[in-house]
Amino acid sequence: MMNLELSEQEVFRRQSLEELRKLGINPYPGAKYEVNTSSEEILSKFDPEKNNFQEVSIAGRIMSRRIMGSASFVELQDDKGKIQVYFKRDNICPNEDKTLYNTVFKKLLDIGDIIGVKGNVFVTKVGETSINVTEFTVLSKSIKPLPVVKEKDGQTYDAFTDPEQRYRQRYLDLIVNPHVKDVFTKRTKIMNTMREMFNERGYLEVETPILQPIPGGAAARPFITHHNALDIPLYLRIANELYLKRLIVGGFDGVYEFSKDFRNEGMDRTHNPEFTVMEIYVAYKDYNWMMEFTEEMLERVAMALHGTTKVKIGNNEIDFKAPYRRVTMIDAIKEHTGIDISGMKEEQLRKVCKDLDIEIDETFGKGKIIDEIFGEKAEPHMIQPTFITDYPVEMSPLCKKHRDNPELTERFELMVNGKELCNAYTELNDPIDQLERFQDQLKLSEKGDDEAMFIDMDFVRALEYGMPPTSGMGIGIDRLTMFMTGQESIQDVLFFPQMRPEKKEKRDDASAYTKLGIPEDWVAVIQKAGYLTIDGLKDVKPGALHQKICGINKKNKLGLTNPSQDDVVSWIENIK
RNA sequence: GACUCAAUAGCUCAGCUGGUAGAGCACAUCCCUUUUAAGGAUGGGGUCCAGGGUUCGAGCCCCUGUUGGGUCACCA
Repeated sequence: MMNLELSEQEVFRRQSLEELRKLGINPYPGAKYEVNTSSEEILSKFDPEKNNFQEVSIAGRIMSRRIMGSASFVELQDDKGKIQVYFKRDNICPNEDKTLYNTVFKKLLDIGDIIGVKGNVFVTKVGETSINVTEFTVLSKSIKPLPVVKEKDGQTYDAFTDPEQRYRQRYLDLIVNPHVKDVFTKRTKIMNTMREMFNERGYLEVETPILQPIPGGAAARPFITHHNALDIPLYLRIANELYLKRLIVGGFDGVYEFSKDFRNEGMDRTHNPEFTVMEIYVAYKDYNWMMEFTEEMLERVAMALHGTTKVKIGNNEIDFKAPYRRVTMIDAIKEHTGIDISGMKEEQLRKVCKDLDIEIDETFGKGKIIDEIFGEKAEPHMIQPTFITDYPVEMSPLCKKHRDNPELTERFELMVNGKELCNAYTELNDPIDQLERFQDQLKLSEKGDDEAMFIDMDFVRALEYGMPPTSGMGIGIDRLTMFMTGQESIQDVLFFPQMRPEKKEKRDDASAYTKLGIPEDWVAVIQKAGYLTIDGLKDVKPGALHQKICGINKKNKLGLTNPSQDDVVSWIENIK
């Protein structure tokens, strides 16, 4: 029986599937298919003079078809791009039997199917490099129609643009929107370039726990889960800082990790609950060294990606060429507000906020207030890469105090296009200071700051054994990818951004219907009529239901024997 | 979380003051020894997001909800 849930096109495709099988063609063959080149290689290297590529074999997805009698053109898309493929009836079927062309190719194949073709490369009358097919193989039949995107000379018509569908069904997005693939290959290239640089210097790539008993290293709300065997709560990591520094204590001179971190906070176009961060720690260095290291790293990434240090983000052209401007936080605030906050007490700072019309909260400590002023007044102006240095001590509990001013810390953030990209410290390695800073965090927490850090006593203990002077840096990979590829939304640099689950409609099993005396064949019809549950059927007028389902039977040519009106009355009676 | 916009055919979208649901592509059938968004002709395809309300009558107006987008808040 016809499946009433399927669209007409899906039904046709399932029929084609059966037809293929009847002709002895397996629509999902198991054998490997040998490929000896790619669309990209053919298009870039084919030369009619040389007459090369005369025995090619490639595989890919059919993206469009133009069938004209005994000759047809197909666009085949492989991993690297698209190439036109020419099917000529008498080449495919040199003998009397024309089934392979007339039936298999013309009728049973569709846009979206994956096939392999063998043939020779030539240039058509219109000048397009194409493959003249002598043999083709069905590799996978597609039974759901793809969104059809047409393009001509780089212009796209009827693009597949609905963000919801693009993110939920990323595979479709990747198939029909080629530029999407590009963003993700660049993302990988960014990480590979960084890895290369770190490995060249002998730093070790490591892995640290994602499930942590104490979520440390950052101020953020964690996800919480539970371990059954230990019967303890575990947190998904919000940062890997404290574990990596333990490894420096343990004697590694340089360690780094590309890690997924998780924060149970809001979602928007720059925040996803899970995101990727790279953190690196190098012994015997300070934050001045780390600034140079960061400059070199970003310059190298930009060059690897674009062959230049200049990158366009929105309307701004950002130049990642080193060196970057360095401004202390106090100077940055002075620069953009005219107010010198150095040495101010909390009360004075609160007044500054009032004067500048910056909203702050009772629970805010001094550090957080300064951060608010900076974030509100200075940060948005930092378009070209700028190191903001020397943050107030209250907002950097893991960072060493500034060598010249104990109110400040040796910390920098790199701002790009008005956003924070990197965060780095001369790491705090004084265990007694570290414990005091944790205790200050606890006070903030008691004051109502729900992002204040937890105390990790084992980390303090590690420091007590002695950690070499160390500098550490963290960089958001998603954000970096956004900058480097010109994407404005984090969802465009994550393959599978977090989405609310699709709502599934509740529907009763067929058995629930048959219990009422409804023949099994009619269950699908009743559900098609909109009554997915028995409960929904309870108050239906039998006459209306009878008419509706007989109508569906007729319209879809199901060939079922219609029930009598009395039958329908009894079904509904039976519910009660 | 607040405000706001959107949801109509497989896809992209139209739909007038509220009066029988449309186009292009895709799909099907037929014709065609044929080339670039695209050969021609004909045809099928709809729970207008869901549920209520107003109305003689709702894709359209009102309310509630769902999902998504945008802006803002929150997010070192």
